[in-house]
Amino acid sequence: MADQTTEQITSLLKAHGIRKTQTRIEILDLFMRHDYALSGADIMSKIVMDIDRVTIYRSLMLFENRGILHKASEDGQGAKYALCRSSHPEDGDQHVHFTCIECQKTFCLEDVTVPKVKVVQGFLVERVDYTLHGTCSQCSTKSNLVPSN
Amino acid sequence: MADQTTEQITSLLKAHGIRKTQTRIEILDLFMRHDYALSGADIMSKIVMDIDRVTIYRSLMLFENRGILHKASEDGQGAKYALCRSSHPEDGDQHVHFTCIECQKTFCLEDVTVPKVKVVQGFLVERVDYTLHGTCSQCSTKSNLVPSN
DNA sequence: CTGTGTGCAAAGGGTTTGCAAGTAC
DNA sequence: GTACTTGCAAACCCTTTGCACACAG
Repeated sequence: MADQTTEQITSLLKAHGIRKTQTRIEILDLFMRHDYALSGADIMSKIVMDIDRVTIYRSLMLFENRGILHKASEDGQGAKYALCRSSHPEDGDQHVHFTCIECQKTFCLEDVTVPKVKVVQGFLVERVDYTLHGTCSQCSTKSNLVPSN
Repeated sequence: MADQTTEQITSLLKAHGIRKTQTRIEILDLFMRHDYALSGADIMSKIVMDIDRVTIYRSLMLFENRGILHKASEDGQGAKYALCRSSHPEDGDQHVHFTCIECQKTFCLEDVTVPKVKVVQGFLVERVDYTLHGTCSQCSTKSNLVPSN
């Protein structure tokens, strides 16, 4: 990976008070090189370095707790995480997610803010999940060109 | 259970072209007697009759496919289902869900319609999930009375 | 050196599959 | 009678825990 990326990750870890290890650098590098959310299984299959499953899950948990990653989706096949890119982490990355029913990828729609609903009497809202399900731009283009696909 | 309920379930099954069995009646009865979503595990623990886990999961899948139930939440602890009460089932029960972070129950806010967001260029939306996380009215009341709880 | 991080083995929880026996209609 | 249902055993997947060894700061 580019030296610049390594430096970026290094400062990211330092900023969040996390020790720098090769494992963590590799995992974060993977997230920076993808524009969609990754699950533990995704990381295992994509990562070059040989990292134990358990270590991956522990890293994901750590990154989530420290605000480096957030859960982008949590369907039956497992949780998928994405980088927190928001400049307002205290908002809890309240953007909309999109999960493609074809390629199964989940994307963060950073520019689309979750619309609020009127709070129900007596219910205290702390967090909102808004996920769109449909066909992503890449898959919808493909299916236009190849109808049988 | 009340005869009236049994009749109601019987016609529900018939309307959806599903064979009437004691198992299915018991499961649907359970859903009708609860105002929050139930998981496979919830059903196993609440049901009186001795039903195999596998049968429960198969029933849930069947009911979902036929539009009698819908997935109300799908966190790491498993999928929770709720009755489709919408008079417009073709809308896919596009109401907001609320999951309590204290009692873990998920409620369907039938009256709260999911607000739309502007569709992203090239992305085709088929379905929307909107889930609020917070404290339900019952739990928020309790914690007011018993601070240490 | 000391607190963390990692790998390995194992366990845990939810869900699905295959197959043979039982049942609704 | 025939197609659909159910139970049982087993398998799958994702995730977590316990523990001993290795390593960052």
